[in-house]
Amino acid sequence: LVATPRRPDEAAFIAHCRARGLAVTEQRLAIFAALAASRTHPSAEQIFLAVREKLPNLSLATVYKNLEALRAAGAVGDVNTLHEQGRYESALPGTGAGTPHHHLVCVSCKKVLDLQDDRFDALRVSARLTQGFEVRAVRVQVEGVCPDCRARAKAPSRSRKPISRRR
Amino acid sequence: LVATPRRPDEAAFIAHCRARGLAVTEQRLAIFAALAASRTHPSAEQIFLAVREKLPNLSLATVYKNLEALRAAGAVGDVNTLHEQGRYESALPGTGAGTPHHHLVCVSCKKVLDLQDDRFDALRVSARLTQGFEVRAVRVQVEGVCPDCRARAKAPSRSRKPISRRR
DNA sequence: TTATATGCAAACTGTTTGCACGTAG
DNA sequence: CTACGTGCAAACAGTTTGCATATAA
Repeated sequence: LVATPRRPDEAAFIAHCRARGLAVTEQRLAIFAALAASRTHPSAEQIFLAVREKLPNLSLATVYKNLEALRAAGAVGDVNTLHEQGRYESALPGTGAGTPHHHLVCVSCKKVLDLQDDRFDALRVSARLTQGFEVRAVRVQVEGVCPDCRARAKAPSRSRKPISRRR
Repeated sequence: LVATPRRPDEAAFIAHCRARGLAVTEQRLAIFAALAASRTHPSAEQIFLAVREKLPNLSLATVYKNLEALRAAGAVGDVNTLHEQGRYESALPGTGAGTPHHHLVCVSCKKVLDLQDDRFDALRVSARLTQGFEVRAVRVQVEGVCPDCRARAKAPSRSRKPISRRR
């Protein structure tokens, strides 16, 4: 045993980095370890605070850069497809909303359409799986690429923010 | 006919405002009308741009204030429970993620836990309902109140951001 | 007339970027 | 030795707030 990984998944992570040409740094290891150890899908700042206890001069920018690099390399997923801005809908009856319903989200242009599916409305979570939560709603979010974005799919545009770039 | 509402739902909206003690202003009417007319769950800025064509000196702050007031009054819903920050997870096998899974979201403290339910994994969208989308994933998001937040439920705290307020 | 809403500008949070320095490979 | 990563600070995007003015009730 040469490298003696502290966690069983650390070896797999290092291999993944090497395969993608990503350097294996102390910060990168610690950031991924914090993410893999957490069961609560932490935000960048929560990761930053956790890792900084071991690496006190870690920068928050490094956390962001690593999360993006690891996401592009497939080692990290983001839970929160629509986090860049709030999205609203009418909640008054007769205006298309008000009753619980489901959404079709375009992962490219971030547009959100309503989705009506009776089978989804009937979904219930069995009490054994709710981990003590008091359940308020079950929402199904179907992610995909909308017709508009499929049409202009000449330039694949894998970026997370296809809309309104400046500078 | 005295008030002659332009849309059938405008009367219901005015009644809803009156019942909640909200003044009926031109801006409020136009903001709600833009929201009710849109099928794409617009952001605050998209609503602002749409309404500004009719009310050219509308302020973006007014749009935000109205969306919050109408949300508190139950006339508007927000689609995007977790929009305030990105949330991440490991995508490597063996670290608890990697395969598609589902989430339990606390609407109070915004924590996100994994949820394993075979019935959810089996969900498919019938092609007739996808409106031309190329479907990539079906995610079930169960919203509720976590045990921690239920415990400290003395102060009901209906605010959208119970964490870290300053000033 | 009075409570509430509006518009502006400034402040704040979360995120991204440019650049000089440092370190893995 | 060289490409890539790090840390800092500054810039950005989205959102919120204080206050003076305007308007609904």
